[in-house]
Amino acid sequence: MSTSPKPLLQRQTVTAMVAEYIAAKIIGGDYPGGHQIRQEAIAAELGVSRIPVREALLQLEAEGLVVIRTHRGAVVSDLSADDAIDLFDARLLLEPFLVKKAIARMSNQDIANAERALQDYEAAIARGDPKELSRLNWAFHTALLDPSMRPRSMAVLQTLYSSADRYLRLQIEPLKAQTKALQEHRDIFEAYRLRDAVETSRLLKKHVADAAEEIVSQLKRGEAAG
Amino acid sequence: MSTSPKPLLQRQTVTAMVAEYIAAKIIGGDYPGGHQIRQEAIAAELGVSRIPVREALLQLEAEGLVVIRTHRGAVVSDLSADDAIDLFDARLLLEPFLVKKAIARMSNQDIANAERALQDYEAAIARGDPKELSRLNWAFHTALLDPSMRPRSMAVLQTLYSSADRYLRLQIEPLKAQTKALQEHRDIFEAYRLRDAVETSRLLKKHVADAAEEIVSQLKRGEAAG
DNA sequence: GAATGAAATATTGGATACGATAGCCCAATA
DNA sequence: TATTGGGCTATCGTATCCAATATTTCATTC
Repeated sequence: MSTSPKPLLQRQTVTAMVAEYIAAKIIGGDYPGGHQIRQEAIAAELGVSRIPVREALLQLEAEGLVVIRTHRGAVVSDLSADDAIDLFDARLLLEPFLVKKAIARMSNQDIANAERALQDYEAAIARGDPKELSRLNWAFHTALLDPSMRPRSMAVLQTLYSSADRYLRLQIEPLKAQTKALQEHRDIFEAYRLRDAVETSRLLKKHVADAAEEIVSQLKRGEAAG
Repeated sequence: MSTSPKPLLQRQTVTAMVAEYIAAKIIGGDYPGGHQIRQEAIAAELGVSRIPVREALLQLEAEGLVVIRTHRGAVVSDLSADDAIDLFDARLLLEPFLVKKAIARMSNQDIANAERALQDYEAAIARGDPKELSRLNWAFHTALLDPSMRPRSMAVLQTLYSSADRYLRLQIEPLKAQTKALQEHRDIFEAYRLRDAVETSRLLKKHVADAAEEIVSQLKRGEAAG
C-alpha cells in the first residue's frame, strides 16, 4: 500500500518544469547559498515568460530552497549550522515515529518496494553519481515510511529533506561514508523486513543522527573558516 | 530573544492580501471542504487580476489549505479523521520538543511575551469571537515556542496548524471547552514561568492530545453520518 | 569628510488582452 | 452499449504595458 502511485506519463506545466530546473541548479550547487535569482534571466534562459518563473519561485520558497523578499527578489537560502540542527532534529522526531507506524501497516509488497529501493541505492554507489545517490538515498527512506499512510507528515519530511539536500554531499561524498551509509541501510532494512519496529526505529534514528552530526560539524568548520 | 521581529509597518503585496482573504474564508468556514475556488471569481470580487489570485493559491497549497490540480483549479482541501491524526501526531512530536528547547534559552522578556499572549487569550474568551480565539490560541502556543530559535520547525508547525485550523471550532466552540483550554494554558504557562521543562512539555503534550482527540472524534462522527 | 536627501536605474509586482491547452459533458455514431 | 468526437469551460501561458519599490549614484549640506 503506497501513498504516491505516480502516472507514467506526467504532463508537466511550464511552472513545474521551471521549478525543477531551478531546484536542480540549487541542489547541484550551481546556485550557491546567497545567490540572487533574477526572474528575467531565468525566463530568457529557458525561453519562457516571467510569470511561470515567479510561480516556480513561490513553490521553491515553500520548500525552503529560496527566500523571497518583496520587491527584492529571490535569493538561494543559505543553511547555517543552526538551521541544519533545526531541520535534522525535526527529522529525528518524525522519521522514527513514522517507521513504526509503517511497520504496523505494511504489506509484503511494501517490503519488496523498500528492498528494491535499497538495491537501487547499492547499484548507484558503484556508478558513483552523487546527485543520483542523494535521490536514491531519499527514495529508500521514503520507501520505508510510505506504508505509514501519513501524507501530511511525509510532505513535511519532504521539505525538511530538500532544504538540506544540497549539503548532503558534504557527508555523502567520501567513499568511506558511502559504504557506512550502505551498511546502515542494510541493517535498517533487515530489521524492517523482520517487522521489528523498535529496532528499525532505533537504527533509523542513529542513521539520521550520524548524518546530521557529520553535516553540522562540516558546516561549523565552514562557518569558522569563512 | 524572539524568532520573528516583525516590522511595524509592513508593506503588503496584492498576492499576500488575496492569500489572507481566501485563507480567512476557508478558516471561517465560508468555503467548506471541497469547494471549488474560481480564480476569475475571486479576481472580480476583489478587483484584481488573476495573477495574484493564482499566486495566492499556490501559497495556500503549500500551507495545505487548498489542493491544485493542473487545469482543474483549486479545491478547498478536506480534512479526514486520518488527516487530523496525521497532523496532530506531528504536532505532538514537535511542540513538546520545541518547548524544552525554548525554556533552555528563554529570557525574562520571552516569559513576559508568553504571559501577554495568555492574557490576550483570556480577554478574547470574554468577547467570544471564535476566529479571534483561534488566532490567539495559536499566538500563545507560538509565544511559548518562539524562544527555541528554531525557525524551520516553527514554519512546519505553522503549516500543520493552519491545515487543521478550521476544525478547531469543532473543539473550541463550547464554552466548557474554552474554560478547560484556558485552565490548561494557565497551567502550562505556570510551569513555563518556573522553567520546568519536563512539566511544561508534559502539560503541553496533553493539551494538544486532548484537543486532537476531541477533533478526531468529531470528524469521525461526521464521516459516519455523512 | 560624513551624513543627509534627492534623482536615476534596475527589478519585481500587477493589469490587461489574447491564445493554447486540458478536462468534462454529451450527443452522434457504429 | 461502448466509443468517438465535438463544444464548453476554466486554467495555463505569453506578450506588453505600467506601477511600486529597492538600490545606487550623486549632489548638497553641515
